[in-house]
Amino acid sequence: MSAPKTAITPTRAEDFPEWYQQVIKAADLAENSETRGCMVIKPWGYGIWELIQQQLDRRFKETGHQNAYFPLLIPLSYLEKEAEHAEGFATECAVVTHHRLEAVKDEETGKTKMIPTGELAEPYVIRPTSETIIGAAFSRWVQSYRDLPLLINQWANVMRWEMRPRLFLRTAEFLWQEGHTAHETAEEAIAETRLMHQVYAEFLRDHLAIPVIPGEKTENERFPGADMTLTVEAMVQDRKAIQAGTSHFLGQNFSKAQDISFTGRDGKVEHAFTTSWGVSTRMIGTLIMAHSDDDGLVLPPRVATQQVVIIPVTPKEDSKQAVIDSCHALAETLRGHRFHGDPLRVLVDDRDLQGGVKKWEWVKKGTPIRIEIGPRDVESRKVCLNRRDRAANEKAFIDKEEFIRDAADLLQEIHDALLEKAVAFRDANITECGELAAFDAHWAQDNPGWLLTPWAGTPEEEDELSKKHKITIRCLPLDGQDGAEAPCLLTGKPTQQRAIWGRSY
RNA sequence: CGGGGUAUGGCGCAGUCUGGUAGCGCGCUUCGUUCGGGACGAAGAGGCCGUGGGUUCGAAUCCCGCUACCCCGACCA
Repeated sequence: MSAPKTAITPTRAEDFPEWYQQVIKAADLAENSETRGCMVIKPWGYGIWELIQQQLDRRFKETGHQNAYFPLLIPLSYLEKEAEHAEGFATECAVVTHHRLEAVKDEETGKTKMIPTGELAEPYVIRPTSETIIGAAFSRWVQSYRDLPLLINQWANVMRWEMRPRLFLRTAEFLWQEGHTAHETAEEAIAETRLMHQVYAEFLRDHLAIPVIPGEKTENERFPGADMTLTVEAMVQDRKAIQAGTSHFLGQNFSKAQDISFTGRDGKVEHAFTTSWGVSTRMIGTLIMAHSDDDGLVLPPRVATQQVVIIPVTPKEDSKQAVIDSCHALAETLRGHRFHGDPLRVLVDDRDLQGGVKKWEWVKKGTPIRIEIGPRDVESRKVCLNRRDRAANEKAFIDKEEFIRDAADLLQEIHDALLEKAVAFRDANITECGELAAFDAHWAQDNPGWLLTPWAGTPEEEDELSKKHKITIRCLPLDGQDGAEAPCLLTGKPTQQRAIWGRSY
């Protein structure tokens, strides 16, 4: 049987959503579980999350935040405190109503059934987000302006009973981090909101090689209960948008609802200004769709569980051990080198499998660098180098010492190449548009890119356009809100404001 | 929550209309050949056919209930 032209079928061009699923399967990242809408994240996928966690967490600490942990279950009454917020999440809450099970034996079948008993006086909601329960803690912790700012982050799982789950992009349970902060003044809280927004944009660019458009959400698209929502919007290869991270300025909405108050410098009692910000395992879905190709996953080096995989080529029994020893020696040497402060992650795949099988497995798993070493290479002190950002059959024989010296630079080169490619793709697919006719026509295409338009419409007018074309304003990009006045796409009113429209996940 | 579909060895499916107690491909195990490479041959392991009930001498197959999952919409990180 001849091998298929591409490791993944269908290709991106043939059927993008199905390709996405197949990439996940081929790379062994995750699978659907028996539990509705929930996924099992397998080691190769969870490894990406662990690296994202480590690297983001470092940035959070550097910017003055501390980690803490709050309960999974939120008293129902907490969610009722902020009306807009409650309404926003009402339709997707899982509710815990009982606290014990009773074993009941069926006389006929002899089987034991577990019946929920012990109904709770007040049900709990499994957190869809933790503003309310963290706010309750903040109200106890904050007494004086001296207690501020309070800068807390939580790594946790949350649950939103989504109707249409998709691995990583939208699952009923997902992993994320949620930052929650309280400040003395609106200015400080807004500065915090902007700072974390920037941290996200930089993280996506410098760690995941994903360029984003930072911007603000319109009122329609804001987080329930927020005064301002900032977003980083990424474009993936079918030209859809993904909100890769958000940062919210909550004003005093939550502090008033939950009485997060303090005595100020002037002796007066005031309500704090709060923020919240988060990124989730959705970022892994974004990463997959941003970089992967028809041969499978392509991992940005900084979040690759293994950055270099060394495959011994052992055609002859008598030289086999020498080749394997040489591979392990190389791995050990490489581990002594660093990439962005961390030791290189190197694996020798000495499993007793055919070489071709191994090669394709690592291609599909997206390892940035594959090294093959055979008896001839051991003798000539060379290695066969394969880069995941290049064609699967493109190989280069280079001097081993040279490779050792340059390995970290090579990883950076791969990162830069991925980023550059993603930037070029994004820029080629954002079009400026000032004419309503052209705007309307644009969305009739397959996989339309984004449109950048002058915009001064009302929320209702925005809603109308959104529904008509199944699009949303992804953001009002931070860059370009102070440009020349131009007539609004819809109303013709002169405006400096620009909006980016697109289809989204 | 509305519309549709599916449930059979680890995975993907056939068999269901026309009842007779399971079959194919991939994967897995072993042996052999091959191999700077996603190869091939042979042998083998693995399923009371989602679940509860009914009809029948006999049910994966027919009837009724339940559950789960998938797809298409409306809702969303």
